[in-house]
Parts: sequence; structure tokens; C-alpha cells
Amino acid sequence: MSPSDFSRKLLAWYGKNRRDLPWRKTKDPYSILVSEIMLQQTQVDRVKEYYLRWIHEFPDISSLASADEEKVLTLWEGLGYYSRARNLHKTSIQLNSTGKNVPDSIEGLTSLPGIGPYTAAAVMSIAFNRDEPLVDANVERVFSRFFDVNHPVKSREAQDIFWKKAKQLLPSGQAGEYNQALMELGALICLKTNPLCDSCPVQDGCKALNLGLIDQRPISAPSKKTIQINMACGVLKKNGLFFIQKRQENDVWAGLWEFPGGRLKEDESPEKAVVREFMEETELAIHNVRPIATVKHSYMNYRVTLHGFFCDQYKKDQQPILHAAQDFRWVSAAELEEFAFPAGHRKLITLLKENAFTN
DNA sequence: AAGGCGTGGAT
DNA sequence: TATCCAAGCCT
Repeated sequence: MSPSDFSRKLLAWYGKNRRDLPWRKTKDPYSILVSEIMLQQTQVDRVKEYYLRWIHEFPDISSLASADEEKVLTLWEGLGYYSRARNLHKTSIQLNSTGKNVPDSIEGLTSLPGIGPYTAAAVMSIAFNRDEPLVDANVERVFSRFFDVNHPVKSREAQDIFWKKAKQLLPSGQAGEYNQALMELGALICLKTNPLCDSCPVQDGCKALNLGLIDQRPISAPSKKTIQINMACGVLKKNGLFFIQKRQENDVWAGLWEFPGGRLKEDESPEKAVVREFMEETELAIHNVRPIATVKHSYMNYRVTLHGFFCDQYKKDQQPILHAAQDFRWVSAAELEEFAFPAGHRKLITLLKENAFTN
């Protein structure tokens, strides 16, 4: 199958089977950039509502540039990898202050925080229709099978093959449609498990299919083993207001808000852990520790059982001294919606609101 | 350059 | 239930 056969068949298939996605209704570089940042390591179906809400709130570079960080992070809450939102915000401020628009060069784009080779090529091809090839996890899977690539997908060898093939197969003048078609094929047909090879427009040329090796491609690196941990956090309420603190930079959930807490030590009860963590993190003595709920959630390779408690300050006039946060606030239940929390703490907030009147 | 960085859907 | 991992980037 020649490169032109491959791209012709792929584009014909894409024309009939492409999904109706919100970011496919525009060529606005800023909107395309927003969608691409959101789509990094994230499933398409989850991005849709975030994208629409974001574009509604921040329709252009200047509106995003003038937004405050809390608003930016709140709109991103639940999507994960929050440095993406913070970098996008930084980028908008940078572009806005210099009076520029989204750069239309690979170098200009990759010089911006959070934009790497994939995202730069995606913006170049989709928004500006420049002939830039791209490789994402979909392309890695499609090419691993089509060319029967016998190397781990993230290895230097495999990456060299992927980018070389992507460039060779790219039909000049149609990069935007073609790149999306290639990723769409990976998303809809060339599935991780049980790929729909009978419906594949390029099945004739697929080497792994012809060799019966579809299930053995792509070759992925071994994943990290999951770690089970127990955590506890304390929802301190005083005069009808909740104590929250803003997480430090350069740590997981940087810039998000949380209730003080942490991991249980060996043979430590959740109640003891809350008291200890509160003292370590805020120097506040607490008592009257009473359960709200136990929440199960996960992040990265951690599986967390989070024990959430209401608690009271032992000395009401004592002021917090922060050791694990950069800021703190006392906020009402309603105001909890205006701050971004990690998913586990957000789950707990939902549950505590159901109990708000009994506590 | 190997590991950090989130979350929930799919299977 | 447990495991994998998605339109990656940064250090």
C-alpha cells in the first residue's frame, strides 16, 4: 500500500466516520490550542464539557489572561494534571502582554510552557493547516500494528520510526484532516483490545494483522505497581466557616485547595492521624473528631482510602501557622464551590454538604 | 532520562 | 475487583 493509498483511504473513512466534536467546529488557533492541552493524557468524552465551559468563560487569549488563578483551576477541577491549566494561563498572559496571537511555528509553540512536539504539531496542522506530522498514543498504536514495530512504543527506536512514517505518509496540504483522521482511526477502530480490523480502511496493508500479531502490538513498557494507602483529613468548622489551605507549588495538586491531613502511620488510627496532621501542618490543636465519610479514590498509581472527619478547634482564638500550604481561608459551604479541590476532597465535600445540617 | 504529574472509563 | 491507560510534558 503506497503512502497516497494509505492517506486516501484513511481520509475517505474519516469523512464518513468522524465524530462531531466541539473543537472540530472551529479553526481558531486559541480554541484548538485549548482543546489540545485538555486532550493530553485525557479521554475525548471527558474533555467535551470542560472545553465548552472553558471557551464560554474564556473565549479568547485576553479573557484568559485577565482571569485569576482560582477561576482557572476551578474550571479545570476534575481533569487532572493541573499544571496544564496553569501553563495555559501563563501562556495567555505571555501572549497577551506582547500583543501577539498563538504562534504559527513549531519553535514558537514549543517555547511556550506545556507545549511539546505533539501539541505544537497538532496546532500547526489543525489550526494553520501546515504540513506537520504528529505522533500521539493513537498513532503509536496504529503504526505499531500497521508496520509491525517490534520495539516498546516509548523507546527511541520506535519513536524514530513513528515520526519518520508520520512524515512520509502525510498528504501535502491536508495535514489537519489527515492527522485527525489518523488519531480517529486509533480511537474508533484500532482499539487497544478487540480492534475492529474488519472495519479498518487500511486493513489490507496492516503487517501485524497479516502476521496474526495484532494482540501483541503495540509493545508497552511495564506499568508501575499500585500502592494502597490510608489517609485522613479534618474539616475544621468554626462560626459556620470551613478551614481550607492552598497546596504548595512543585507538589502534586499544586495550587489546589484542601483540608489538612495526610497518610496514616503504622498502626495509627484515622482519628489520631487527623489530630497529628493538623498540628504538623497548621499548629492548630483540634478535638471532637467525628466521622463524615470514608472515600475511595485514586491518583497516579496510588489507591487511597480517605477518612474524612469534622473537628473543632481546641482554642478558638489560636491562629494557624502553615507548614504544608501557601495560604489559607475560612469559607462558607457555598464558597467551597469557588475553589479547586483534588477529586478525593471534592467527593468528601459533596458528602459533607449532605450532612451539613447535622454537624 | 526515568519518574512525577490526576482522573475516571473500559474491560 | 483489579488493572490498564488516554489527542504528553517537564525536569
